[in-house]
Amino acid sequence: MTDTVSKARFDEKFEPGQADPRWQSAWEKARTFEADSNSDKPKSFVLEMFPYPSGRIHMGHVRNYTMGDVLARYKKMRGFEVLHPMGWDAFGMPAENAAMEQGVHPGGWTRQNIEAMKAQLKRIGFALDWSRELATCEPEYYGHEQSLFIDLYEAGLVYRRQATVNWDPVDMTVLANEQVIDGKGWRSGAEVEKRKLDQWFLKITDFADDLLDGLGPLDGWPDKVRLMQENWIGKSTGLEFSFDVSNGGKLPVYSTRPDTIYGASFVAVAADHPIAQELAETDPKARAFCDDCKRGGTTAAEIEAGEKKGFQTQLTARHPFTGEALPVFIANFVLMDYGTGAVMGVPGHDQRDFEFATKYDLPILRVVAGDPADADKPFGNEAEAGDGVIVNSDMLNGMSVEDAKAKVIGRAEAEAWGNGTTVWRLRDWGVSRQRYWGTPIPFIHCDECGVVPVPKDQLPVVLPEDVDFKQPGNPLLRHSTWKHTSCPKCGADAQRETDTLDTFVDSSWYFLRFASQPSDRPFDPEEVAKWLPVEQYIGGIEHAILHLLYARFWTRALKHIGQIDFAEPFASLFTQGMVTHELYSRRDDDDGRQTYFTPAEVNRSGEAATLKTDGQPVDIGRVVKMSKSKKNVVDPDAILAEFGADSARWFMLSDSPPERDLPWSVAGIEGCHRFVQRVWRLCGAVDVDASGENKDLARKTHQTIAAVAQDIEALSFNKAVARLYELTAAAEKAAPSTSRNHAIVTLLQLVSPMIPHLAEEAWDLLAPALGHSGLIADAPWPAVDEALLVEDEVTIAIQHMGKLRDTVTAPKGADKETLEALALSSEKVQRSIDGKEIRKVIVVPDRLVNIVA
RNA sequence: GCGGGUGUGGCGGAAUGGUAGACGCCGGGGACUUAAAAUCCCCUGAUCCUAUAGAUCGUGCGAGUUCGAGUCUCGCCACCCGCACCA
Repeated sequence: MTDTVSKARFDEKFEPGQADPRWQSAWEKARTFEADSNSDKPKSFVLEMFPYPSGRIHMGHVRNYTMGDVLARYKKMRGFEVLHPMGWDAFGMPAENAAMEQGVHPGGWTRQNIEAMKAQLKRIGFALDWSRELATCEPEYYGHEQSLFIDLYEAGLVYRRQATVNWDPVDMTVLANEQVIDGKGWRSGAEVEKRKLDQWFLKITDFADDLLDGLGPLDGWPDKVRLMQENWIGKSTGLEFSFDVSNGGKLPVYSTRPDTIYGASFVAVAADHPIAQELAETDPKARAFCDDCKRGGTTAAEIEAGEKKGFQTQLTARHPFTGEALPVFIANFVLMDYGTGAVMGVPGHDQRDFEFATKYDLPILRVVAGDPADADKPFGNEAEAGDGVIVNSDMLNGMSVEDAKAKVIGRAEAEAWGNGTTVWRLRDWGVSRQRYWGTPIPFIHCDECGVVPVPKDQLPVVLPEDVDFKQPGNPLLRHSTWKHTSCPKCGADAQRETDTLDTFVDSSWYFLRFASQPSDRPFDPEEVAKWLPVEQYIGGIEHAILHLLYARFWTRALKHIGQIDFAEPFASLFTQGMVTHELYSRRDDDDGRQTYFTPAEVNRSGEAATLKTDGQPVDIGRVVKMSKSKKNVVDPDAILAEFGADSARWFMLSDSPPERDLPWSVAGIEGCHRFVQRVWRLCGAVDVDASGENKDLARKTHQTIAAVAQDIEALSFNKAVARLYELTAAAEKAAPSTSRNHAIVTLLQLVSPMIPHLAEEAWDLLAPALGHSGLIADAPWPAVDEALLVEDEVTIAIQHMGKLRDTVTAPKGADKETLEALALSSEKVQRSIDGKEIRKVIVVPDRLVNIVA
């Protein structure tokens, strides 16, 4: 190093407190990360799921955005024009909760949070294009959403119908599922009722087939997510037919297992099925049962996990084949929303039916067996839902499940008492929310004209600012003037819709708005065509179904009405794991309750942990997802202040594979900080006077360039990190040479997407000595010398009966005979063979020799 | 309950069916120092052992396929995520 000033700087510690803001403002000033729509480079749209502005960035965000950031910076180095934007999923319940609890306005609270979180994100040095920032709670965003909603309405994809909500009779308000705890309202503690309201729906079921078919080609998505969506859409083919009921009526049922029709021993209908409702009017007991079913939450999990209960009516249904009279029940586990709201109960081959039949002592018949000889085999403790051969079923005996299904459907159709039909588990998307802090649904209710869309030139329908949350219920509903308006059609007095849209609507098109933000329309189709689809989308696995399915639907719906020309918004998807931390707690002696402590309140050393305030031990619990309620959270700001952005970023990428959980630890971040300083010191070892080459180090350097590129493209950051540690160690150990200088500056380029502040600082200091200029963020990815990737020698494992006995080195590409001879000449191997007859020798070139003896 | 996933040293993890434990953390030993911090070097799966050598066991549990299984197949167990008004 000829420049002694720079050399001296590397002898001092790297100071993130000074370097981080310096380079952050350098990037901002140079507009380094602003995407240029007019660029002729190939484009790359890297997107992480935008955050809800809860107030503070948490470690999960840091992890999510660091991954996207590394990819975005890497893509830029590889010559792509990168779009990497950020916005705010800014509508939602927490703002209303804050309003109720702290008396602040949801808007003020949200906007303040956005400012605070934006500042936090900037301190981490993310390569974001802030010029495209958006917040869904601003009329400049949701006004366009209203316009799109009206477009979908006019295309016939929006409709209204009655649907059930959780109603809190004390707070007089609709509750979200998470606000219902053990069937009671979270604030009032009152028993929650199911109540029907007129609500808005989107016809996602129109696209069920297309959403399903679209999954196949989405090979950039994890198989598990595609499978989850497939199961969620839940296409099934089965038989719909009607039972003749003893009261002279018909009862349509749907079954996915018509092959088991001979095993039917009862029929069950949902509590809100017309038959049940009719009965409830005359029979007080039936009514009591139906009312009982209305209590408790509306979630599928509660209904299906709960006890199977039924009420036996006096009705019977005639079996279409045997003519037997089957009892008709009202049952709490039958869903009105699926199929016809009525099922034939086959206890032997459906677990829910099995539990129900056991409870009500109904016959459990075997109609499927593993083997025809097992036709009379008794059942164990559960139903047998698997494959097998049909038994005890007259004309179906001996058939496979598949064939029997076809035969029953064929016969039903031929005899005209039933039809083979396709049924979907997917239901239409209910988007009505009886809340203030959301996008107002842009419709007007007129006594004369009915439901009328707000004319587009009157959009946006803006939320009123003057609302209070002192009373329960929807502030829009009781606002003195807001909802009163006139009908756009006839001019008569009319009322605004007071429901707002589900926030999943906001997140179903924000990626389009990032491409361009015209004020007169939701997006510019040309810009959207240029940037979309998103090359890489990154977010939590918890969004595997709802958000991702809704966004896929919305994109299809916009294509359907001709506004865009593609159906899939996200070419590749990556679902990252959570950030976890161990729990610190004490059990309270008096009431046995657990009191939790934050990691900041605890001194952690070795196996023990003590509370800072009293020095007494606390219990160390399991490692679980960071959550406010368990207090096992670490504040990113505190970490940035102590270690700087680069150490935090490096930690997020190290060790744990990105799709798995990442356990936070102080020791871990300290280790990362040491590495950052190590790279800094190593940069001081650049010596422009050095001469001579080091082939091993040069090979290692080029192998690392290739491997790290591969790892980043696969988002295997932990593997890239391991490679970079190896190159660092190799460069440290090597004597000065031109190869070493090259190794160090290459290392700097390779780590620059991960620890960009240090990389810029060192790059800048090395500039006079090495002759480069500009920002490292603008520098290209180093070139690989392919010739240097190949090793001359390889280590061959020698096994006897599959067990390792020795290793030898051999020239790469040695032939089988050479390797076999080499293996047999090994003393250790001979000792192991011990004179036994060699029956076979397996040789895997450049790998191993296995002697079977 | 249904659907999806995960399981490898003290810890996080690596490993196209081919040398299990790369890399990092923790821990132990040493160097440097008046001392400490920082830094550097060495060791670090378990058991046995005649101990620089060698042997056996070992990837949640139980079977199986294979010359060879962390990896493939079947059956279990534990934990995590989602279940339509949390985002």
